[in-house]
Amino acid sequence: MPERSGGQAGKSERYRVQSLGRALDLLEDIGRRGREGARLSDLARGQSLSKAATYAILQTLLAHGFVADEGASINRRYRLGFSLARLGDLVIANIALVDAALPILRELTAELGLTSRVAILDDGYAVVVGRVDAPGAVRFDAALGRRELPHCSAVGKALLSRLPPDEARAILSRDELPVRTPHTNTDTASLMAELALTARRGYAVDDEEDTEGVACIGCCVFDRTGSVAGAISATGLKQRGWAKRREALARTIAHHAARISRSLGGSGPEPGGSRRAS
Amino acid sequence: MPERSGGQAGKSERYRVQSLGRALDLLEDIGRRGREGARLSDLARGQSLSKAATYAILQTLLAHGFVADEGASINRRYRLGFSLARLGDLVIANIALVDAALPILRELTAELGLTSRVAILDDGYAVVVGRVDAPGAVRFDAALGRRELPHCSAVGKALLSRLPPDEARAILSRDELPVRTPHTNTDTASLMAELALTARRGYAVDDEEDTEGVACIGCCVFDRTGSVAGAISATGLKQRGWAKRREALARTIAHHAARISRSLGGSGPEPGGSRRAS
DNA sequence: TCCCATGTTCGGTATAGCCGAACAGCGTTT
DNA sequence: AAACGCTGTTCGGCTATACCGAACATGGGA
Repeated sequence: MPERSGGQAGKSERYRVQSLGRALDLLEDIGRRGREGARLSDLARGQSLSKAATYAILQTLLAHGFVADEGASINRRYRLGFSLARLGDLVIANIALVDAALPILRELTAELGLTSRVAILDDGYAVVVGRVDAPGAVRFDAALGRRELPHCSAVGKALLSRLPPDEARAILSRDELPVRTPHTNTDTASLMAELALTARRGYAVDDEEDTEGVACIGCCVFDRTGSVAGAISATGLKQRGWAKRREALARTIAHHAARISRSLGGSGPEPGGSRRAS
Repeated sequence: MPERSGGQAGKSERYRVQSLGRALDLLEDIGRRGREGARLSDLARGQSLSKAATYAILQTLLAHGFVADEGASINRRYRLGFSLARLGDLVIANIALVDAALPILRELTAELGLTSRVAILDDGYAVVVGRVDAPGAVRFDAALGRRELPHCSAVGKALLSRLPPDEARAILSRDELPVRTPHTNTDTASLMAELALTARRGYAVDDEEDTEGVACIGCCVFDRTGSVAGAISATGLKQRGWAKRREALARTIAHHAARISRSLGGSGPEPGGSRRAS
């Protein structure tokens, strides 16, 4: 087998379980289909696997509740199962920041009418660990566990701005930085300068850099040791008057971020720019 | 989590992928360790697998983000990864009932000071798909995706009460009904009578039947076709005066359940006692 | 009704998953 | 400090097993 389809290049191709990798790719694929679910044949085609192998994998996932089946025997559709919800909830429940942030994010969303989220830094990405949707607004793609790109999201830039500069630079020049919109900035030097500005003024801005027409402002949250515990952000459609409102929005978000920090026992950043132990 | 460790007896032992099953068991085991994480050797021992095999499984899960590792090379600890949070969130996001229920459950919790949840019927179990924790209260085990036993939980009995009697009886006599507390009722005939009472008065009661000292009241939610979309419940410590407050609590919960039903476009139950297509 | 595409079942074979053992680091203990 | 004990990592090798291809079964659509 020369080439995998979903192959993320890891260090050692050896010391892996091939069939497990295939099954996990399959789960991602089923998740991608969403509400409608996926059929066995489609999944087999998508993974370049025989129907029989796909069948065996699905039966195993089924027995463990990682997928659920729906419909009669002939056109059965598979969707993600509740075991994933159970384990995924455990992941989130183990993060103290989430408990502290969600009530305050709810106030923030109510106050501004904007969708808000809280994220932490993991492996150089900003991972969304909590969100509060604005009522009746456009549904932004802020799924839990989603990896926000660090160079074109408000939470990402906020988190990077408190990292030692060499670490931030390493993250920003690690891979090819994807271009999401015409406003996406992929120049490392320019991004480093923006991170310095972000640290100075205390908030980060994503101005249509990830999604056209969508703007974001993010601020860091600090724990009792002054280390960065995570970052919060508010997201909304970029409308006229945005430039004028930006400062006021940033002040409000920073205020609530500070409240979350206090709720964690912290008060503000450590001047040294320390960071969480990874 | 009462039982299960290794093999749940499915229909056809054949047509399964053994190594995948082992990996999924491993995930459950890691989740059971919680915040501290698990070490490779412990996991290998727990699964009766060689270290080498466990290592390969973990490396694969790691590459896909289903587990995360923490710490240096020697005493590395594994915990559940964010891919599970991402996929688990997709499971919940695909359920329309959750969006409708959560804002109203928040009001309910604020009003009563009780933890509230919303559940749906899946394979004869009540699966928790949303929850709102009471502020500062005892943290009840209401993790998302958790399967509540149908015979000793308020949501379970509420959901069963709207099923055709023969289906409810089939569920209640399917397996050995576990005894959770001295108050747990495992007598099918008596439970069937209670379901009839539940349907008549419009709310279900769990009086220390699942956890000692904890009481629960649940009500069904109906969609636009009059079918049962799910059930909500409020949970709290059973204190003196409980018997007196019960009726008032039930009225409040039923009121909010009706609001959720209206938000789904429904107004009330279909007299026939129909149910959702599974 | 036929037909097509789907899900299910079945041997056979080469693969790859598992084991045992040996190696290599770090923490702890005497 | 040095030896120990435990950890995680790497390595051949055997054989279980995961995959394939094909045949069967089953429902939906025209």
